[in-house]
Amino acid sequence: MTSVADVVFDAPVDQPFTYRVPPEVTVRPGQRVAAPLGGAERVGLVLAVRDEAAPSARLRPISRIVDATPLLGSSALELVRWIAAQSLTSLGSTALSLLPPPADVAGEKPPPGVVGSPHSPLVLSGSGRERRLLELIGGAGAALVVTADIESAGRWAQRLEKLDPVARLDSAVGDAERAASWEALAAGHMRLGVGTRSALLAPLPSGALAALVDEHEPGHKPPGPPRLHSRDVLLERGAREGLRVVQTSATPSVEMWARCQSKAATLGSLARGRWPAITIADPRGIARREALTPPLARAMREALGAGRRVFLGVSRQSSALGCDECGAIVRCERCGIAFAWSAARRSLTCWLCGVSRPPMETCPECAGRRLAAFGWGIERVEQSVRRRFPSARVARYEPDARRGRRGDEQRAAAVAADVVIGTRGALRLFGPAALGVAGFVSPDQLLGVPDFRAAERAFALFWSAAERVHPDGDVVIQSRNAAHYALEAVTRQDLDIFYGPELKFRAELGYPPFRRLAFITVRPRGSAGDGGLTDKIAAALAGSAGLVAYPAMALPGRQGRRIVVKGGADLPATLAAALGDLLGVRRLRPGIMDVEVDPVEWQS
DNA sequence: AGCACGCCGACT
DNA sequence: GTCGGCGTGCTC
Repeated sequence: MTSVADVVFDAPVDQPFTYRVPPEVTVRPGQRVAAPLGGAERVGLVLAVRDEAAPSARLRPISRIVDATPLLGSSALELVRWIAAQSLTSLGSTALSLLPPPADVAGEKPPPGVVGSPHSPLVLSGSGRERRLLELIGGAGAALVVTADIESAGRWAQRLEKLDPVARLDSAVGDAERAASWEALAAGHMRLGVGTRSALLAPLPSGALAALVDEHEPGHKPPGPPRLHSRDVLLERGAREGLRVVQTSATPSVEMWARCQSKAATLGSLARGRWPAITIADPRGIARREALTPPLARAMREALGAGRRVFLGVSRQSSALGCDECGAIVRCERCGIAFAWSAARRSLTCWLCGVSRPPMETCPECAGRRLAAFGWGIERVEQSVRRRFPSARVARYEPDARRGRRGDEQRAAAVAADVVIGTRGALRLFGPAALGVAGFVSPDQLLGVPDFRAAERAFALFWSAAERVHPDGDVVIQSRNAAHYALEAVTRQDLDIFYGPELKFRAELGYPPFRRLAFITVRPRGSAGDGGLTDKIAAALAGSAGLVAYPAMALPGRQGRRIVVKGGADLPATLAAALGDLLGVRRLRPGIMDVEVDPVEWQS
């Protein structure tokens, strides 16, 4: 009898590779090992250990143990299988992306076992939601807090330190500390863990609390494996392991709100906090070179005079067509989302169904004759503000666009400024009630982004800004769409006003959470085209009953072509079945196929 | 994914 | 005659 181990690697291959286990070592499922693969030594994860009577002679031995003990128990391994299947990503890539980087430390104890009775997931919204979460953690046996970014993980680590020592599981700490954190949780030496999505599988005793902070943040589904939203991983894990799942969000995702409505989760609405005055100012009629309406300029002047700070929200470049008279945004009739406007080609294109058409002569809503592209870029806004407030310290801040040293300089300037002009990420600079004024210069651009989540994102942004404005301060939204439910909901501080109509829109046009989407992107591998791969995929999808595949459309630059697929709750399985062996990357030489299930950001 | 092998075009 | 393009298939 020879002991052999099945090992998976970070590679797009689903089959495990089998290695001989040297007699002097013991390995177990869920443990990482190093082994020779394709001429190099690579780190893989042991899935199974078996005894084989007559092992193949070409089996090579495992070269080294990486984790002293398994990091994943059998329930965690099952969960990883589920994540891989849901995201159509190989088991190895998924698993290895969910483990802390290997570090040279030894441990002693195995991870905990399985299952308890599932609580209904709790969504905390409203004022004081974070304090409430803190209380719940205080009363829990053990807790894991997953945040959308490292900064937020740091803040939560600080807060939790007041309760008990905290195991930090994200990349803000060194690899050795991360590994030690994982172990301390597994051994029960620590009861509190904090991290970003790399902490999703950190060992927890059953009955522990698993929290997701700011559930609506796109940071919970960044590009790359594990290609699944942290919310969905935690909900599934909670159900499997009997964890108490708690999420906080000022503005929960429409998906999560729908779960609460269907009683699959509980909405723990807390008190409404004090709310600033919200003004919707119609920007029509102000001069073309003027970014600020009189109400916004007045609010700014007062705030600056009182020594309070101002945030001006601008949007990154967008390209939609709007009516200068009634404010309507030109939308695809079939898909209900804004057409992308290309001035160069003078054409309107729908990113979902791919239909393309020349611009209409008159507004479909009011028959007005003034259809124009939106446009208040960040530079023009800055010039306009400097002209108007020459003595104010004005800074631009686009944290999403710039990383590194330039980003740090920009940030330092923004922290010291009286007026910060920036995109959504810049709001992170300000704590609750820290602002005198938040102004949105041209948010109709946001509402006009060609994405079915445009309204949800704009709503979350306005709400988040309002929470950061002092109750005696002002939020001014310069919009021609005063009647839009997202604006009304913020103005009246009433979430229902937003989610009701939004769910209706999603249901009518078949968007999540009622239907699921996937993107299949095909990038040409070499200089030539994709060798008909896109057509093959389209043909394979066309035959599947449960799927609707839209015609492939060209992406900008050299990014290839994309097919948007709509399906039901079982989309991952249906899609996998329809694609069949096209998923096995081997045969599709000429192009690189990339499948993204439940996309959150439709660019990139 | 990496990597090696392998078969066709322009060069010291 | 070789160097090197990237199309093809494999890695325990």
